[in-house]
Amino acid sequence: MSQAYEHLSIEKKWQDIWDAEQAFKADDSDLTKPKFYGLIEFPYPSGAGLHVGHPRSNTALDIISRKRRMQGYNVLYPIGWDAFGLPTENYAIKNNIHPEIVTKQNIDHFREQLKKIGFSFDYSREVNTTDADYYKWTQWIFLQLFKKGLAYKSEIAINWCTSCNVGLANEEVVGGVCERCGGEVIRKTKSQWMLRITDYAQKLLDGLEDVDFIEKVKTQQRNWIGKSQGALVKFNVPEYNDNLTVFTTRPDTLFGATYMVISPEHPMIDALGSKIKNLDVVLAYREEAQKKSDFERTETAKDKTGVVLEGITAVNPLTNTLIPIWVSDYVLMSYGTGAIMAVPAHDERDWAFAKKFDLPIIEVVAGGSVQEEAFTDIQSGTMVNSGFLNGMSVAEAKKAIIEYLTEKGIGEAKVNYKLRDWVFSRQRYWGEPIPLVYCEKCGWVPVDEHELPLRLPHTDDFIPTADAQSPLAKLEDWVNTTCPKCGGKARRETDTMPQWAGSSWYFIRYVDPHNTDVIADKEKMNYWLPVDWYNGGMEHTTLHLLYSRFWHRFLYDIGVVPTKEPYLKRTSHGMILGENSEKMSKSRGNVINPDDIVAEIGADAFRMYEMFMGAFDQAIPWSTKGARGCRRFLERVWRLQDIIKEEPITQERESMLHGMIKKVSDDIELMKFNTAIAAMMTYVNDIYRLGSISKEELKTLLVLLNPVSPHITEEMWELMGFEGRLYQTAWPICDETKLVKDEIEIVVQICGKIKAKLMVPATIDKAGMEKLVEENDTVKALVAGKEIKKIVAVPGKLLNIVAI
RNA sequence: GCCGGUGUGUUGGAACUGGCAGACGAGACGGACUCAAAAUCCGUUGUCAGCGAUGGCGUGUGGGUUCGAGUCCCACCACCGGCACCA
Repeated sequence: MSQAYEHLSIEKKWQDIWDAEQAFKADDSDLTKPKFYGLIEFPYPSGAGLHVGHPRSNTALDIISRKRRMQGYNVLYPIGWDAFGLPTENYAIKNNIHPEIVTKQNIDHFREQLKKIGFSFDYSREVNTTDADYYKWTQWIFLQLFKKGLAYKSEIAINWCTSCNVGLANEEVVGGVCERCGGEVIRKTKSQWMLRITDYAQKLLDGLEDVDFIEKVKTQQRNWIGKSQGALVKFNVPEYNDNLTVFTTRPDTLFGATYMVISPEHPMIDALGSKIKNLDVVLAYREEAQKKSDFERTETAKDKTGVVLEGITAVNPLTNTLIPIWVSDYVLMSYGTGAIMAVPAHDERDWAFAKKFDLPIIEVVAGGSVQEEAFTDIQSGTMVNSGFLNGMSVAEAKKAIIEYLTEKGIGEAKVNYKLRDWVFSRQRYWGEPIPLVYCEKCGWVPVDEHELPLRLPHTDDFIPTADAQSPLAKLEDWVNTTCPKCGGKARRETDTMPQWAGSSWYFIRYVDPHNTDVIADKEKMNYWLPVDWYNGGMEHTTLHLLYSRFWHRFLYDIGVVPTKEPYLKRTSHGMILGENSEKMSKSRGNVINPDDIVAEIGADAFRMYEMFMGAFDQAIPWSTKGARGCRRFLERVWRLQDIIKEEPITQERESMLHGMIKKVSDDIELMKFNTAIAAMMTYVNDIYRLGSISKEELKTLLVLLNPVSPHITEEMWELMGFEGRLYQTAWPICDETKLVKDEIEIVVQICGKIKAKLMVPATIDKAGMEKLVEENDTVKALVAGKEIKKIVAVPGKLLNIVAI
């Protein structure tokens, strides 16, 4: 009898051995070997410790990485810490502990937890975004962006979280509230560092064509970038010494433009000043609109408001009629030109506005009934009331009108994106200092690159100032400096970078984490980049994933990295819900702590259950009972030691074994871990039914199971006296010829109903199948006395006889 | 409103290019072992009718295509995720 399966001692033993043997160190010594770079999103080391969600992604890529090593690849599977950020800072403020200390404690805790689960990370390449040796390069990248004009300071209305006291990027505002804390977000005008991600909109869109991302991710990024093709059209406003330019995707409807609308923040209002007869009303409306947060604006989306500019009109350039100009907050200053031409007949918003304020609706595309509702179909309509466009389709009219406008100099084709520039400043302490100084004479001047890293100065006062400035602003000694250009007096930028900075390029640093001269060695980058497989959460699709693609593409453009895209393949895991099918959270009291599970059933069973619980990309409720089922399975595997017997390997056994090899190998590649594990369970069930297993069969099973449950398999490998370490053993290859059987079972149906099952030779063809109707007694009995109308024969599968 | 996804036993979920629905796990029930319990092992477990062999029904709803539909097509319902006054 085998000893009991003691997971605690076994797991500790092998984790120590792997550490001592540096089993999972990526090899930089031979850069010609086939490589595999697997990546998971490096964790934010929060005080709460590891969550059961982390291991889902980690285990999945751990399985793939372990399998790749066994397949002979040089594997890089690294880990690091995304450690700057608000939660740590808030914790530090609350408990009066320096964030540096908190961060170190949390990282140590996380590392210990991860090691206990047995991930095959190359810990020698750990990176930490709060390390000066690391953020030196984060700052360096920022300076390159600055030098190329992609970083600029702007006085803009930003999203301001009233609870974190910090500015937010558009991507960080979710449903009108702060993505991180759920606090109310208002508009606030502040001078902020911005990154011109919009310059990269087209490149980011095009890049999606060349990568293997799950379709969901591509679609979400495309929607977020939001490309739309249209035209700019200039409208003459006699009272204004400038034209009023609009962006429209429907230049074909220009003849139907019966009024214009500008956003409340539009500069034309200030330029016209008292020429607007009801200026006081207009300014009051502007003030009212500015008070609203974005959230309130969208909430009142259906009920349109607005005021007309009295005494001001615009000229429709095609009809030469005078049309009124309105101000309304449904037109956003931040998109297009902040002004639109309103075509109520063919746009739902304009239609609603026209109905409310009783403005004329002129049909220019026939096909609907525009007095009842806006007709927006662009496929079927024909142009009417549109002069030279009459009779054309919408597509033809679009082309013709753009040509006409261009020729006359009153318009041009134009592409617009919904994507906005990235607000890059944070008024907080725990982030990378922005390496710029402000000099009265020279303006914004970058810190000399040799001065990097610009270290975050030590302070115990992390609270933002009363006027919502970073705590760094209080450190006068640090702030006051000299201008690197002219040597005169200068002040440092006191805002810090957002959390997304450090995580936008960490996968590059993993390639060469200890390099002190360059961001990473060229040859190493040529070898390891791009990341072959990146798994992470859907919630990062329009944040981290887009930002890091932007930075990477920029680094490619300036010749720093060798590839346009950072990630070849992107997959995504589903969330793990609480046992009550609700999102896990402290307040709901349904949080499962991985430590408890690992202690009770072991890391091997925990890993297995995380993969077995359901489809990898779907949200699944946790079930501790289900997890215990995986533990039971591992015990059954363990006890296979007791039924080892050397017997001749029958065809049935060979077929079982190779069927499992194929299923497990294929399913892991497709991330169908649940069915891969089920195949191993089925195999073990069959083995117990047969009553014995040979050493060779057990050997193969251990190899296949190793990526999922590495400790128990390595222990059994040693107990069985197999050669070397299991983690260094080659992955088995399915011998397809072993799957072929002499006889196979087919199904006999009468009118689609299953009536019998027959064993037939595996080589049977269609004619042979059809002959069964006359030659096989079972089939003959089924059709006796019936008239056969049709015979459908699928060789090796089924025979369906239509007979009455 | 738009885009994407999902809907299968008591339950988590399987089902390759249309071909045996419910693999594998959980739970439940029955049995063996035990003084007893736990653990383990064996068996049963979609539903209705029948002692039974067997037969009817069954993959959100309603239609359709097909010898054959969970899978394909049309219409609809419910839930989840993303975007949303983007001109």
